[in-house]
Amino acid sequence: MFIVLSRVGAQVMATRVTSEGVHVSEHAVNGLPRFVAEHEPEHPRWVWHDTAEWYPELLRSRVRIQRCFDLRLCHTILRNSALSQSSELAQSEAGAWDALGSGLLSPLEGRPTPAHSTLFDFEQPHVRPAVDPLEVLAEFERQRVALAQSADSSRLARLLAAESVGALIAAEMRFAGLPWSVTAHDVILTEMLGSRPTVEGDRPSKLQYLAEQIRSLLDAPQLNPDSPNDLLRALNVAGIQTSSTRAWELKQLKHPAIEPLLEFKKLSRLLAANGWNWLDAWVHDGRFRPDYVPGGVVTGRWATSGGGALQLPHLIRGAVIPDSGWKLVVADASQLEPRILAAMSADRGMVEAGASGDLYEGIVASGAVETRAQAKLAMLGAMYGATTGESGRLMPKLARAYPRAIRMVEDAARAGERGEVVSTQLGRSSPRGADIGTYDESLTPAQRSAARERGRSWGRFTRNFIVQGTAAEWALCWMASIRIRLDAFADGTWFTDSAHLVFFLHDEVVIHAPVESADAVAALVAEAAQEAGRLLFGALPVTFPLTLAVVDRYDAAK
DNA sequence: TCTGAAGGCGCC
DNA sequence: AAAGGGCGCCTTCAGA
Repeated sequence: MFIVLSRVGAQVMATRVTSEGVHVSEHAVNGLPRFVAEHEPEHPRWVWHDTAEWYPELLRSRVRIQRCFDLRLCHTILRNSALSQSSELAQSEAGAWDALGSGLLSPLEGRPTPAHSTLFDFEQPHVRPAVDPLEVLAEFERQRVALAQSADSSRLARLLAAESVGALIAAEMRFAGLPWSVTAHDVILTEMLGSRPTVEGDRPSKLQYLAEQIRSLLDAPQLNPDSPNDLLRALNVAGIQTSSTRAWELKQLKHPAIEPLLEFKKLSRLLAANGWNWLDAWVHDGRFRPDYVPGGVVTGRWATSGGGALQLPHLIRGAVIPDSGWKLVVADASQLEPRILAAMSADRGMVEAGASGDLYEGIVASGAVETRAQAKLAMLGAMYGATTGESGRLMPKLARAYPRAIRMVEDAARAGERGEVVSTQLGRSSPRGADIGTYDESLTPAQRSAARERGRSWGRFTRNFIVQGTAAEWALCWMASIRIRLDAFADGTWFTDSAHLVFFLHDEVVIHAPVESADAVAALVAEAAQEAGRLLFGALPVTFPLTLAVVDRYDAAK
């Protein structure tokens, strides 16, 4: 059973729809949280236009749901998927739901969505777009039909369910927040940079000292080391041959100024990206609440908006500290993408190589390459499309040992070069490439060469798309399975009062768990990883080992 | 004074 | 250590 929610102004409407699309009843809802709480025990699938617009209000009222159908996210998948290409939904002109998917417009009205606030604020009045009930029901019906008529509705249905539960998890993780110690963060910053300057814009003492040292060693008293132009000029004037100021290039050079310069760059980056200003803006009441954007990447990976949550430097992870009496359970899927490739291509040899626990050692044991480092390099090259260097040279060895796996990524690359669409295991398809490889006699040799390079570049994208996208699907299934298992564990208590997900990073999760439940949670996370494998790849005997740690600081894991 | 591109670098 | 894929966000800087 589905319950479709929509609203005009402040009035919420609820429509019951059967799985055959029959509208059973419709009525006005007064008091949304109470209504949802009353009907949740039936475990309907709640249908709404955008989880981020509906669910936070419910969570603030301590109402949680098990299942939803996020029309905005599912619309994007169904319109692009090769499996649902023939549907009316995919064939029709782009409309309001597409603008909504791109984040540009609110649905059905053509006005901009309210900007996300930069600070998490429970009191902030929420501006909501009106969502016409008929439009929401019509879109749900189009999606239902597109799914039913698709070339493989069971795979696609699984993807839509996973994408939707991901949206619930994103809202719940933001609500719960990542436990963050302002004190510990300040200690890290002060040790590395010196104490916080009292005047905004001044450099902390250690950074200031390094800047002076660099100016003196380069004999450039006015130099601003934060300015690439300025710095490049000063380096060249000092006789240092370099065409850029990138750290890895500077590392090749020999000059007394290089070492303090590299240190300056590291610390300057820390200050700018995760210094005291970041702490003021993003950590409140002992929690970091990033704004996750499910489906924010074309491959299906999540993005975040503000706070840079997916780029948390290892340097400051020591500030992630559980509440007193709680632990962090940190789990990271080992060698996820190579294992995904092995499974999706059903390459028995590569699956077998991963069975022992270290896929790269397994590749060495098979005799394909000589060292673990070579195995890793070769696999990265296969998934990213390396053509040069050691990685490129190792590829043929890999192709001989694992023909099915390598053929799969090569085929995806060739398809992309021809401008064709490729798809993940559950049916998320790549965007169509713009005029790939189309060049005629009128082009100059330089233009043809540029066109070929664009084609190859798009091929590297589609090559990686199938692996990265399927890994993202695995991660969604993993988290969904963790969430269900944690619920069983919570036994009816509010989810933040027992073990709950607080962070997600592509192939890694962090769970905030009471001390006494931490070990059981770790076990459940490992079971969920195997279930995710079954959800994607059925009976194929592929394993997804985890690196698991129960810790008192995030940086103590690994 | 604002805006967008470029250079650079953090994460997977 | 990068290369080869995907991102977000900082500062600087040129142009409107």
